[in-house]
Amino acid sequence: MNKRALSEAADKEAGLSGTKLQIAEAALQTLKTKGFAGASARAIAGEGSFNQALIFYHFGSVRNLLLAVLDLISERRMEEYGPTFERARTAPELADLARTIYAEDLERGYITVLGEMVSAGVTDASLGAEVAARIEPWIEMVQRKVEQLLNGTPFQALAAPRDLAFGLVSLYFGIDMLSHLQADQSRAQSLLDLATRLSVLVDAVLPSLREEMP
Amino acid sequence: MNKRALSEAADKEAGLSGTKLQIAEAALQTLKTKGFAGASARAIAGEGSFNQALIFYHFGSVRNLLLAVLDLISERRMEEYGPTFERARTAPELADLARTIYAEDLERGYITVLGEMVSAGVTDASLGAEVAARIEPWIEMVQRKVEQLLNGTPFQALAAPRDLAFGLVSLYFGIDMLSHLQADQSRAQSLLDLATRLSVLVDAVLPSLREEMP
DNA sequence: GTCTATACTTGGATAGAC
DNA sequence: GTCTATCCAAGTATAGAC
Repeated sequence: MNKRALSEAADKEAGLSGTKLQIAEAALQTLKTKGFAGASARAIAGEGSFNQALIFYHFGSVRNLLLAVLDLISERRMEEYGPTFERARTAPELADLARTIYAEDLERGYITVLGEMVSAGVTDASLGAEVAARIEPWIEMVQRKVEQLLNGTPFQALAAPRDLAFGLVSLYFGIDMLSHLQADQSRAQSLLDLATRLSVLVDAVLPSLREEMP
Repeated sequence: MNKRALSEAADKEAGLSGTKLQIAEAALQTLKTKGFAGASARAIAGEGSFNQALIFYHFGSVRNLLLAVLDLISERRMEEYGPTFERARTAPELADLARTIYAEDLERGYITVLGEMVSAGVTDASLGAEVAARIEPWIEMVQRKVEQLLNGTPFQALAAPRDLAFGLVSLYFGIDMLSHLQADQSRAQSLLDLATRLSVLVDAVLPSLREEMP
């Protein structure tokens, strides 16, 4: 493998490289600053200073491009958060991680884009299914962690991990959405603080519950 | 007051009557069946079999009309759920009520419309503020109930009622949104079942916690 | 692969007759 | 207040030159 091939491989994200990646980055940026409603082919092309027609040449449609952006940030998030998440074992660690993830999502605009695409999926049914499929891996990831955490506790019988995971992801998007609407991030921060306090409680209680089991 | 005036008063909802109400109903229906993205002036006029121009004569813009619809269902929900909600005193009563409300919201399409408008508010910043203002009363209503419920328990110090209320409403919308995306209501039902089971637990624990307080 | 030019569509909104 | 006709803007998408 020569030098060029190496650098190309390094640049590949979600199967995108070169112009396609450049277009996707411009779309991501537009989604961040102008929202889904403002992410037209013209706006995206303006943002990236390339020709509008390129979008259709490379992605077929604006819709496909925006879904590709969703794949792109999904991959980036999975790479960045996945390993740490899998490693976390206690409730306080997870609460802490939630705070980090929320902060990074916010800073990089990932959460904006995720929220925009999920919202757009609600208002447009045909998009909805595509977006849902891309959210699914995240629910499953949370589910695995919930299973691990509740394993051997009485909560195992009380709540199906899949339901809890769905609820937690729903909560994440719900908070993002309402914070976004009210243009106020302070409420989300308060809730993350609350999660930290609760996680300490959970951490103190869970082990004793595990011991009580046969 | 004559008979006509009485019937007019009875028909007034959110300040709408006659043609305006008719237009709003058509808009509501369109929002339910075609989503926000499909709720164009032409689509709404087609749904209600009236002239497109009437929308602009009576509401000034499609946007205003859709916000009027949000006011309309907000008022209807407040009338239908408000009294029962205010009366509820225990966690199981509230869990039960949540189930009823979710089911009714679903059946009447209120939840669809709410979700559509909130989602639209996310993708369109200028709409967002208006939608946020219309969600606010619901958060406050939940907040008052949370205050009442936690009054005299150690949780009072742990979590601000306002935060909890914001979290609960976020959860409601988040669940609605993801259920909507996946076109699967079963997960929402499971979570309502879980809420019922948890409420029994809370109900058993809260009184003893209250007694422990000085 | 990229650019220019343009066809086509949809939707918001208004003017003016009735 | 309601209808017809129409304007205008914005957006998707394509054809064809380079």
